[in-house]
Amino acid sequence: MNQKAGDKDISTEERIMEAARVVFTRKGFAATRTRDIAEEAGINLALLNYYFRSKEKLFAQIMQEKVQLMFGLVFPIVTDESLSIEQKIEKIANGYIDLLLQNPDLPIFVLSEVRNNPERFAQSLNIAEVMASSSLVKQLQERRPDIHPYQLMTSIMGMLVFPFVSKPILFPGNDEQTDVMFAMLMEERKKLIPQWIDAVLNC
Amino acid sequence: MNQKAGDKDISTEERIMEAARVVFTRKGFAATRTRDIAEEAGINLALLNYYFRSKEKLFAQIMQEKVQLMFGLVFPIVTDESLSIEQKIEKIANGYIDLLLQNPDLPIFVLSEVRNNPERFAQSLNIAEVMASSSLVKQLQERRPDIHPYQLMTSIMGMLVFPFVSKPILFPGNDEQTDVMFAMLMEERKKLIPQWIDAVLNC
DNA sequence: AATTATTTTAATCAATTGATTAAAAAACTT
DNA sequence: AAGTTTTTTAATCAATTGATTAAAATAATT
Repeated sequence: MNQKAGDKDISTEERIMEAARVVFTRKGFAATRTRDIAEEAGINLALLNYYFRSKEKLFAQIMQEKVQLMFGLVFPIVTDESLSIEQKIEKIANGYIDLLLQNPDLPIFVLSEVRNNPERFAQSLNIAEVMASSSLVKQLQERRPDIHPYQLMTSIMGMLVFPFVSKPILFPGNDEQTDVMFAMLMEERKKLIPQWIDAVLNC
Repeated sequence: MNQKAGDKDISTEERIMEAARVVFTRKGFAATRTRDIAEEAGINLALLNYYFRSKEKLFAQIMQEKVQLMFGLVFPIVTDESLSIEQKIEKIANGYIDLLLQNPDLPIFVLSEVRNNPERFAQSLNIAEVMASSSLVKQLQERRPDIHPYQLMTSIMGMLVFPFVSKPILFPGNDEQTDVMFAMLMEERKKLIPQWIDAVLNC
């Protein structure tokens, strides 16, 4: 064993990672100072560079995790040939809302960091291609050839993501009550979005 | 007259403002250096502080403009008692998509800056209140009392905004062709969103 | 217990960055 | 034209920030 410092038996490296997750996702890369992370982790600043070499390298790891978290959910669902369109949408809505309730500032973080550094993620994320050959697109093509898959997908994703990215504006409170109210609306939304997309697909 | 420097007859102050608009909206407050703005404006760095006192003060002006741009459009429409729900939604969709086509990174900018500094905009933007007493909410209450106004509004706004915030990911190209394709999809979307919301309201 | 390797710390560096200052340049007033 | 005010510039400051270093503390190995 190799347990010297601090509380618990989590490694120093993992404490830094966890602190970096918190600070980076809350403030973004540019506004985050390595000293913020060190303080949040309760470690000496030099340790951060000892374990991760640089702010950029540490950020790259966190970013990879977050991108995976953000997009890892949809791919298996849209490519699952055993599910109907309706089933896919229901699974995406449920999975995404649960995910976002636990990681409210995940979308704003990922979207704004990608915008700030588009070339960095240009090749790694060609979602468009994966999407184009997915089972969902084939099913939609058969059922509603007049609807462009992009229009449907961005509508579903927009309906899912927007309440979370706009929460600081539309739900400015930080108290317990505000969060409970918000969570209830999101639970209702799990059912609402599949219903509404059904209405769209049958109109 | 007072025209000394540079090209055209726009004032130095306005050149700095315009440069600040460009750089702040593209990179966000934290990642923007005052030297970036000075260079973009083609002026000496000291001039920025001469005219605007500080980076924060300059940013506050730009931010106010952008918030106004982002939300100024919806209020007159949702409170207009002479319009039906359908007409309101059509106006919002048309107006917003045109606005966002001309200001693609407006939403990510506003949303991420508000998140980075929520307390700053807490009181100035209580959209929830204005919304609650709007004509749109009354009409919805009458027509579909089972639909919570928040659910409908976030869905519409999400469908409008998401293509733009996700453009760096879903439309990674920066070439002319990519932008034309994107613009065409957005033009189609102007009609699509009202149709789809109609389907929802009648389901 | 002595030695070696690993982890942690305090101190510091060099570069960046927002801001200021004093002087020069330009515009305006008389 | 002379004097005054406004605008612009070059140089510089002080604080911040990412990163390094050398030494200390701890853990592992023999």
